[in-house]
Amino acid sequence: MRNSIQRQLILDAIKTLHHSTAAEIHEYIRSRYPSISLGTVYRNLNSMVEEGIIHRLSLPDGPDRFEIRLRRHYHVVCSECGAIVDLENIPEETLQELDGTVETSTGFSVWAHDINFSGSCPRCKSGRENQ
Amino acid sequence: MRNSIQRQLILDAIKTLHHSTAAEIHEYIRSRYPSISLGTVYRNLNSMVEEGIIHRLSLPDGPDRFEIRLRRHYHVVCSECGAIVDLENIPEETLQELDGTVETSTGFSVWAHDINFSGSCPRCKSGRENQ
DNA sequence: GTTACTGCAAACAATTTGCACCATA
DNA sequence: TATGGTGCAAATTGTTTGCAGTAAC
Repeated sequence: MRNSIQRQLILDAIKTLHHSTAAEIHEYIRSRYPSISLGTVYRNLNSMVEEGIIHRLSLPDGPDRFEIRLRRHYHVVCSECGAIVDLENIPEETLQELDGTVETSTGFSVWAHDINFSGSCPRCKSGRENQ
Repeated sequence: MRNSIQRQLILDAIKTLHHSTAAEIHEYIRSRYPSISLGTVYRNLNSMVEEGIIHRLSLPDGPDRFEIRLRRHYHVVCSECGAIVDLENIPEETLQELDGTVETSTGFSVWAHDINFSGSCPRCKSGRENQ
């Protein structure tokens, strides 16, 4: 695994642009390094996901999004403006309750789960009130 | 909204083939009604989702899957064999705890959430033991 | 008889891949 | 200098759409 210029630029872009798509990352880097190709962006994203450096965010609509993998967290998406907010403070016991229920009721061993919330962000809600 | 033959066949197929993709539904119907087109399957699936009759299951990999909308439930996917199992018995209080945490910590109004578990199903686990 | 729905094919969007060349270790 | 990474373009996959014809109401 080599540390190419492209790989560094991609990692930088992910840190700067939160929850960004491959196309957004590509476009962002192209302003400073025009020769980078979209295929290279995808290849690097896939290997970084496999290495566990970044996290792939698959939301029901639209392309996958990528973010630096810090500690485990979840996301709320505003269904009006598309804003994505990180959730870091869901109680550990609630999460274990979820996995536990699944394991005892199905016999599965649960390795992971993914939770996505959707709703209206404060800004969109107050925007509606002022009309 | 008209009740075409195609629409009825698609609804039948969804009931028979659990968690099926548009392509699977199309293939299934084609054996009895060869002229049905994939475009028609997609159009009907989209309108049925909008009407709330069926539910779209967007899993991180592969095409969307569809199922009859009974009561609210979630899914576990076996990451070895791909089996999908329905989860109907997650405690209501755990689910409200989740939404509540998100609302108080972000100011969002949460309208919906989606939870997907992944792990190993009993069959795949016991298969490993016997080797 | 309207007009919503169909089949078909082309278009589109997101992502992957084959290949010749390049650059990192 | 060996070989993993790159750029490019073509291929794949999943889904949508324009249009002329068909069928449900």
